Amino acid sequence: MSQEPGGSRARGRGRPPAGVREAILAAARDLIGTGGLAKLTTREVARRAGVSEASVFYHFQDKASLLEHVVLDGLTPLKAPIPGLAEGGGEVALDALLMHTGTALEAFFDNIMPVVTAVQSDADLRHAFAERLVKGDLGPHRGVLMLSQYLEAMAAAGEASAGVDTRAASLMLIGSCFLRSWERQMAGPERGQTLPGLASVVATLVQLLAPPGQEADDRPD
Amino acid sequence: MSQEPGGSRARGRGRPPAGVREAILAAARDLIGTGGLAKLTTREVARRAGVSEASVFYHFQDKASLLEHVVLDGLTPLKAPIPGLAEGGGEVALDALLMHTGTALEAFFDNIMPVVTAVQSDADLRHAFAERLVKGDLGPHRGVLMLSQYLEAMAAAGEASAGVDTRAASLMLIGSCFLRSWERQMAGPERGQTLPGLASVVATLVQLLAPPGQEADDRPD
DNA sequence: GTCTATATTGTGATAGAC
DNA sequence: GTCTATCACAATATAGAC
Repeated sequence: MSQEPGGSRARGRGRPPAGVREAILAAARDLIGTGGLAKLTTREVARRAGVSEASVFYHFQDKASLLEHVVLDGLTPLKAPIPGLAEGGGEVALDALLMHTGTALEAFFDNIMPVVTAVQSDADLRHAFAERLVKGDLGPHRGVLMLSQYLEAMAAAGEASAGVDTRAASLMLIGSCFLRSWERQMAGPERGQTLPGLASVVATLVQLLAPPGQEADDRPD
Repeated sequence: MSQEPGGSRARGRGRPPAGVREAILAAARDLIGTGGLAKLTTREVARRAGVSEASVFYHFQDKASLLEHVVLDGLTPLKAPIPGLAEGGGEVALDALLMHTGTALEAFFDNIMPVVTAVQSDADLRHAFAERLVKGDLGPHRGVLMLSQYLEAMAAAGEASAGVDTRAASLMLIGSCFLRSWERQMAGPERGQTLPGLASVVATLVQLLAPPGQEADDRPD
């Protein structure tokens, strides 16, 4: 295979060729975050990265390729938002689990939201993105599945009510976080949130999921 | 006042000057829906509307103005998704209310999602859009407020549990619908949904909101 | 690998006839 | 009000020196 431009072999002297490629990617991601795809020109990317425009086209085949890398790089994180969530052990309390998950979800959404929304403004890009989403088995349904499996485990362990649709409950949490994150991205950081807080959502979900008779303050008999 | 371009006075013969302006708007909205902002060029808009490019600039000051009109036109609907939701009467069953609301919400989101996402790819446009969102007091918090007020009324009437945070519950329903609609827009109509269905969300919310002892099949005593 | 030109195309926008 | 023709410019992308 041919040597990659930003390969591991360091040059002998002078400032290493270093992260030119990464600087370009960072500049592009930055531009998307602030101005959206409309402001993403190869000129501006080059200027922000401190390189010439030709360098951009040296490191990436074309603008579409650059975009693709930005998008796919910005998509990777969030495999297991909860430490130990993949395992079956139910060591953490229900409300703590939900709060932790919700916080991680919102941070994750805040991270990818600029890229995710930017992708929508180009049909080709959206197709590639959606393709990657299903092939890599990413996408929100993944989170729904993970969280619901964990909730199922807790229900089996008696730490959560067994009669609740855990997939629906997971969707409700994830959807709430997504919408809250979307509102932040939409309104900008200066304007305050107008939606109910994450804590109230979590509390309500706990109410729904709590095992009967464990948390009820007015239990019968 | 000067005569409007697409005024009511019909021309003598041939196809009426008719909705040239509206044809342009429709073409623009259509383009945004399919290809995103990236594919929205004044050329393509003119071609699809069956007019010349100059006509576009006759009816709209510039491209930004055209976009603004498209966006703001595409924002208006959904005042009260539920017939009689603004009133206080609790005539409809809880699950029917939620299902009706959820369906209306998803239809609404499906409608505006293309425009909403397109807006994100241009910073200026996003600012104008956000401004309009807060000034007109639109935005998701509006839906949260309406729905939660209705739920409060039902709780007061004894048709729903009183100990539930109705704003949080509303956010959960709206967030779920929003995310489901987003997934549809993302994946395209050809790919099936991978998220839990609306019905399961509604059923779970009913479980949460149902007044104690009314729907429980294993009630104590 | 990075640069300074430059080629080439597409875009928003205007002028002026009808 | 709508058209044809055209402008000025910005964007992507390439050539060739270093």
